[in-house]
Amino acid sequence: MKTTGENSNKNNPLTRQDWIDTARTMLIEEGVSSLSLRRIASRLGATTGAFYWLFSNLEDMLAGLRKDWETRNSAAFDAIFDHSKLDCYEKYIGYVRVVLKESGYDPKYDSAMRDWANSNELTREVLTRVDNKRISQLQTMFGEMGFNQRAARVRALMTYFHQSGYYWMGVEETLEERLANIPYYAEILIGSDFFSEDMTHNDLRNLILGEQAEHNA
Amino acid sequence: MKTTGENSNKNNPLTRQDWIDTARTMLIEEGVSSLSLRRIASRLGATTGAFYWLFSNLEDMLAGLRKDWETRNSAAFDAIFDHSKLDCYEKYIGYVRVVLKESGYDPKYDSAMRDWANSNELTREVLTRVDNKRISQLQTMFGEMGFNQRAARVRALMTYFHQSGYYWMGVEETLEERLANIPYYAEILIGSDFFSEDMTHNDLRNLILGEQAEHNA
DNA sequence: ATAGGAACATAACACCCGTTATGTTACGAA
DNA sequence: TTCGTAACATAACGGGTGTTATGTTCCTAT
Repeated sequence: MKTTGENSNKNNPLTRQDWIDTARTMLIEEGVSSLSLRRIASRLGATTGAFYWLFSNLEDMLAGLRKDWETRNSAAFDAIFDHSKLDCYEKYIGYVRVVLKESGYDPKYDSAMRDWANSNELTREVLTRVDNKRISQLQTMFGEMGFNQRAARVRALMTYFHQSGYYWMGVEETLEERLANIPYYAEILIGSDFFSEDMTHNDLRNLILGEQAEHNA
Repeated sequence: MKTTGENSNKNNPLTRQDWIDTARTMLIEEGVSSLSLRRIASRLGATTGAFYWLFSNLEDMLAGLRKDWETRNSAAFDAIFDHSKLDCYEKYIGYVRVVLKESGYDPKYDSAMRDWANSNELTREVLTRVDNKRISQLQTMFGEMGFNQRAARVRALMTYFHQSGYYWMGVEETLEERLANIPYYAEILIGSDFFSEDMTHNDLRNLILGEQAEHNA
């Protein structure tokens, strides 16, 4: 029997977050079936023995991964809807910006969690809670636009399901295609006069993708 | 060693469809992780040896299961969009009827396939083909309503993503709630004058859930 | 210098998986 | 009655899984 323990770096030992970060990367890149202890350890260059020094069991780490998603992939939406003084129309623009730019929000992380939720009850609970929160945020926004409660909820559901379904179904559209569709979505959800008719494609592009007013609250 | 072979019913032997039916039931009820040969055999009261008499391997049966879904869960939509002489507005009513009544169409079967597609490339191909077909059917319908191509496609995407997302997310709404929302969805997708304002809830209920005009073409 | 513990590595356990080799039954044909 | 074969059942193989018992190294405190 030849045991070495050669990877024991006493100066910077592995942390729980190291494992969670690796698990997140593998979940996003290779799907829920990659969430195996041996495979994560292999990618980290560690062993299962090292794992059980930091975690009581696999579920212990998976709970950390769920919490990582809940905070990490909600921050961009919370910044717009909860921690800003934007009016309802600025919120809508901000929402489109986050979804299209995918900055501070990883739709693939969302999709992977949805996949995972189908085979794990605890993940499903977290996902449902986050989904309901985001839908509520959108419903409040549409309410501030003047829609009654039922109309605002219907619009919030359509907006959220559409965004999620987009990635979840893997619709193949170019960024330009998606930009060109934006006024059509706005016409359906808000009204025909949200984007003025003489707005050029470049104006729209700057409004959504431009760097101005990243956080103007 | 005690071997019996007691379940060999010579008069009505197991068929490939028996296995596929059981696999479908388990996929819908227990998720994609239940698609294991031993577990399906156990539920069927058979053994893995019996399985390999009918199938060359597990993938052989899973291919049959994918085809089962593609035909079974598309029939209701095809009857409305491809094999009828309904006008575009009757098609919309028919679509809402199918989605709400869940007759001849099992949304849970859809959701299970979507789950499965995340871990199986062949399933993903079938799913993408069916999704694109259904979206195309809806886009044609909105086109017949007078919307231009881009507007029709955006409406088709929103309609389809919303329907799918509904079951996929497990939104909890009563049937009465969903009925009450119908005019609001129609207002968004078609126009404010689709359902007349003096239409009662019971009129709407009869229109969607009534037995008249199940196939009036 | 030495003891002790932190931070691992190694190997084995029991369990599940798809697949296959082989054994067994029951029925129809001769 | 015998025999062949359809229609299974049984058991084993190799590989993957989470978990654990045990071995090993290196740093720090005394």
